This record gives sequence, C-alpha cells and structure tokens, in this order.
Amino acid sequence: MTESPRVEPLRFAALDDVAAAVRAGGGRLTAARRMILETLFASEGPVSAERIAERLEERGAAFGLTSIYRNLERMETLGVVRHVHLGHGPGLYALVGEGVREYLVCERCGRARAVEPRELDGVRRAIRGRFGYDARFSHFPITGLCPECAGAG
Amino acid sequence: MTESPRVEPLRFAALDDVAAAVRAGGGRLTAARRMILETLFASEGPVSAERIAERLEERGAAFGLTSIYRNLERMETLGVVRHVHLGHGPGLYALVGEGVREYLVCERCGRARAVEPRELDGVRRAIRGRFGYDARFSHFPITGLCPECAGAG
DNA sequence: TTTTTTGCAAAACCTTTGCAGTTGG
DNA sequence: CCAACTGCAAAGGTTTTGCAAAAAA
Repeated sequence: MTESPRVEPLRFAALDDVAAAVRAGGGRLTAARRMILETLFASEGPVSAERIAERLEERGAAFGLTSIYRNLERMETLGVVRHVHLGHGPGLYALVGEGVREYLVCERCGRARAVEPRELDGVRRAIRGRFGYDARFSHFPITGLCPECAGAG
Repeated sequence: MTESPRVEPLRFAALDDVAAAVRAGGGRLTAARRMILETLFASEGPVSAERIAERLEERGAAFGLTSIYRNLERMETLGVVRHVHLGHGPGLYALVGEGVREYLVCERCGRARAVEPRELDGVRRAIRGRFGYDARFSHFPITGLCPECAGAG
C-alpha cells in the first residue's frame, strides 16, 4: 500500500470533485491536502487526525499532526470536510460529499451506529414538535444504552 | 458551543442528606468535600471544577484543582454527583438528588435548555422504537438548532 | 513574486497520576 | 492508629499558535 490503492472510477471522479471544491474556495491543492482527502475517501468511517497521519506515513509521506489539523480545519471551512465527536477520544473526520451520517453511541459499550439522516426523521419530528429544536446528530451523537446493553441491565 | 452554556436552576435534596450519602458510601466528609457540596447546592446549574475552585477561594479555603476533580469523581461513584458535557468546554457538575435534568444545546448560539426527563419520553419512545436504544440526554445533550437560530436560517 | 502552506517547538486546555505528607474517624 | 485524603508537580491526550522556511499560484 505505497501508492493510492484505489482505482475505482467512482472514487476518482468524486475525489476530483472534492479537489475542485477546495480550489473553488481559494485553497491550494497541496500534496498533504490531496493525500488527506484520499485517506478520507478510502476510510470506511470517520477517522482521527492521528490515524490520518499514520496512513500518510505508511504511504511514505509524513506530515506533522499540526498540518493535518490545519488542513482539516481549512477544508472544513471550505465545506468539504466535517468532524464528529463520538466519545471522549479525539474528533473524527469525514468527507461531506459522500453522504452525511448521524450517529447513536452506547455510553456503556462505546459502540457507534451510523444511520442515514432520513432514519432519524421521526425522532427529529418529535423533538421539533415539543421543543422547536432542529436536532442534528452528525456532530454530537444520540447517546444512551444500545439494545444489548439495555437488555443486560 | 465553545463556552459552558447557562441552564436553569436545579433543585437539590437537603445538604445533610447528601453528606449522609457520602458517609454511607465509605467516604469521609472532609472540609473540601463539604464545601464542594455546598457550592453545588448553591449553584443555579451545573458548574465546572474550575468554577468550584474559584468559589472555594472566595470563601477563603483554597483547594487545588486536583482535589476538586478527585472529590467530584469520588462523589460521582458514590452516586451523589453527576456531570454533563454541554459543549467543547469543561465538564459541568451537579448534585444528583431528585433533580436530574436532560439537556438540549444549540450548536449555533450555545444556549442550553434543561428539561425534566419526562418531557423527553416521546422522543425516547421514538428512538427506542426505531433503534432499540434507551437514550439519555443527561450526560450528553441533544444538539441542533434552537428555535431562534433555526428561524434565523 | 505574492500568498499560502509547512515544520518545529511550545503552549493551551482539561484532566489524571505519582508520591510523600496530612487528617478524619 | 490507619485508611482516606491532600498538595504539588508532572504527565497525558487533544488541539492550537507563533514564527521562519518552503512551496504553490
């Protein structure tokens, strides 16, 4: 896994779109930025800055955590990246374009479940109906006991 | 959501009851512990460890943050204290007593709303019905846009 | 060239830990 | 007396900042 392992047209096309969005926002498409985006593309879920740094190192291109954080922050303001807090650990980053998810986290076993926003529409409606809030669980999750842990008492 | 939001007052059991619970759990009622409890009792909402330290200092009894944290943690395991994360700031502590609240926090203006758990029963039912989760918003809040911020676009 | 971006080191922030001395029951 | 508690200093984990050098446009 030294070079970009992904050759699927879909992903390449999408990556180009993201790169274009970065440029459109006045950002430069540096090596670090491109590789961070590639890493996010290849990841199955949101990943920490540190994990991204490891991935880049595996590919022979070490960038300091400082740069990773600065790039993620910049790309977040450009609207191509977002982050979520799923627990007490570090923030986890993902691309915006590949579909925003919302999360439920068990505060006992720590497992997270990612769902499509539409799956939470009923819950959102209940919250809006009573409190007027437009709830969003893509940055901070719903927390509680998952079915297994709730069952175990 | 950078600063600790302000929430409505909490009502507590008698301070003596809390002190008794500390002793019942094998804890000693030291000066620090008593003053921390008094501070929580007198506070209008959950407060940070640092704020507690300031209060104690105002009363002429300075205890290190270390002790504050250790005491809060100990009293939390004794079931007398709890804490909530309402944003990116420090954790906020409160007495358990009868007044456990659940929270909604606006991620734009940062304001928190504290509600009685029963007010969230409908929301909880919707979540349980679809995902099987037993959701609790007393440690991590519901986040989203409050009515004012949602209206402002 | 002009404007980002990068690296390094250091700090900021919240919280925990190690250890030796102190105190409550 | 002796386990529980305390202060201090130091470290831990995550993220930010300052500044000079390097690279993109």
